[in-house]
Amino acid sequence: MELAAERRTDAHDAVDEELPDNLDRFPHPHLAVDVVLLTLQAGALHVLLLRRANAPFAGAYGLPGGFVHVDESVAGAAERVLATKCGLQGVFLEQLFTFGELDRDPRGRVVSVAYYALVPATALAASTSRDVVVARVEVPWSGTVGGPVRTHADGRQLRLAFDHNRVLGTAVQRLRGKIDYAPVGFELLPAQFTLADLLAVHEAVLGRSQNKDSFRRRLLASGQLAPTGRTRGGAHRPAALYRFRSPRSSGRRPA
Amino acid sequence: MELAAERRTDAHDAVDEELPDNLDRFPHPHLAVDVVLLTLQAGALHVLLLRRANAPFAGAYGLPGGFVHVDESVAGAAERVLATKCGLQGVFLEQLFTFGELDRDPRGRVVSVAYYALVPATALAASTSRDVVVARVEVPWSGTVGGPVRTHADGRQLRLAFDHNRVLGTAVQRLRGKIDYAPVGFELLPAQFTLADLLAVHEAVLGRSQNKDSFRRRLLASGQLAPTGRTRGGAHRPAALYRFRSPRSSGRRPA
DNA sequence: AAAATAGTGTCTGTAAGACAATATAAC
DNA sequence: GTTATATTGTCTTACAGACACTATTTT
Repeated sequence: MELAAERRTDAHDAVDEELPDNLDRFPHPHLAVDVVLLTLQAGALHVLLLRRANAPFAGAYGLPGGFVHVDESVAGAAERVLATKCGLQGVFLEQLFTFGELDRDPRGRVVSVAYYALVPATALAASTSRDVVVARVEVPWSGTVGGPVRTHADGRQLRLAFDHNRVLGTAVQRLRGKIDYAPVGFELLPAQFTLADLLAVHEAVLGRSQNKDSFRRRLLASGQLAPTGRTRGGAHRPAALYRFRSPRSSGRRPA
Repeated sequence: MELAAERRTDAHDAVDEELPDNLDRFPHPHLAVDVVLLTLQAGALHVLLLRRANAPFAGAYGLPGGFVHVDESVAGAAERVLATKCGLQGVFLEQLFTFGELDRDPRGRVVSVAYYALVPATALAASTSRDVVVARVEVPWSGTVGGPVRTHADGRQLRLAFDHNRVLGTAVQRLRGKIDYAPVGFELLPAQFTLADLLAVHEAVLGRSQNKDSFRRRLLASGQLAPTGRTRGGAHRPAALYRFRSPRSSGRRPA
């Protein structure tokens, strides 16, 4: 056993100069992508999960994922998974972390490059099937400490396949760390939104209430918001609707 | 060509339930790790590079790297590369980014999980060989904009193998974004250091001069520094030596 | 004493938190 | 008018930048 491992290892190391076809037969880790698709529903962070039809973890819920083909980039594989399994294109999608522990997949050696996607809740309305669940994410830690999270759907807590709970926890951690200085909150909202909407997003992501006044001042001063001139009437005084001003179109644009 | 790709792809996707040994023979991406080992020399950021003996890019310099074996974790592979090729253990080592473009390795399909390591310059004194160069990193962009960097050794600019320039640029970008809120500056210094030392680290990493007064106040107020009681005499008034106070040993510890 | 660096004290501008006051809609 | 939310204005506090001043060493 030890000897076999040593010999295989040495052979693989010897390919520094070349990777001929026959060396592809040497066992090397399989490579997969997993996508943490986050959205906001009822003021709470939610994640898209798929019910697994096959072993391992058949019947359990897991993140949408798939193997990386030899003729596609890793980012391309993530986009393909998002399109194929979630029916989504052109949404915010960013690399999260690569999970490479030995025992993370009972089928064998599978390293997974995790991505996280952010979409407005409206984008998910169509893609609701029986095996698709959008589960509420409950984060039992504060700040960017990190750690496991809990997922709830239909009133009960879900146990996720593989190390997907850890992947999801890492995604929440990343999002929390990023929302304060990067324009990612907009990705969870429709094109037009009020400041109260955006504040609710930040509060849901960060897990604690935010100061309303300084939030308004900060966002308005940041130049990231462009007023649309329109308002949205709720029960009382209507709030002004804004849209995200992309960095490239910083100037005024035709109405 | 198209048909063959289609068939292989489908076969690989069908392994959702199992990964039997014979399916390992289906071509799947090779997985490697690359380590960006950063240090500080003469007040400038430096990176450890290895002269490549073999093709491709024979004679050029590249980051230390290696393939991930099936019997080790990805992080373990990074540690092995760091130990084997740099003779270093127990240093700061963190995952950086996974580079998965199709054409990044002329030998074939190789996805690389990049790590970055931070070591004090003293740790590299021993491991100086002919094929090892510690090149100065020149960063032509400000802030955390990102982009290509330049590497200089022996007065001339180096051209790096593969996409290693991009990997290095990403490491610098990550370090710049992290040094302001995470205790990583210490990793580039010996155990005991003065506030001027630490300021020099921040200035070298960030590429611009920092305010001395507020830096002192901020660091002293952060609780991350523990005075050693000792001083280090330079040409004139000696400065107090501090050590990094790790979060877990927040209390006083026996002298 | 002069020079050079370490460290302290103080003033100022900026931005966030707190909170009061005003504006605009539905009812 | 009353109510509820949106928006603006003001006061206070915290902290970074700037700079003057003091402290401690070598020469």
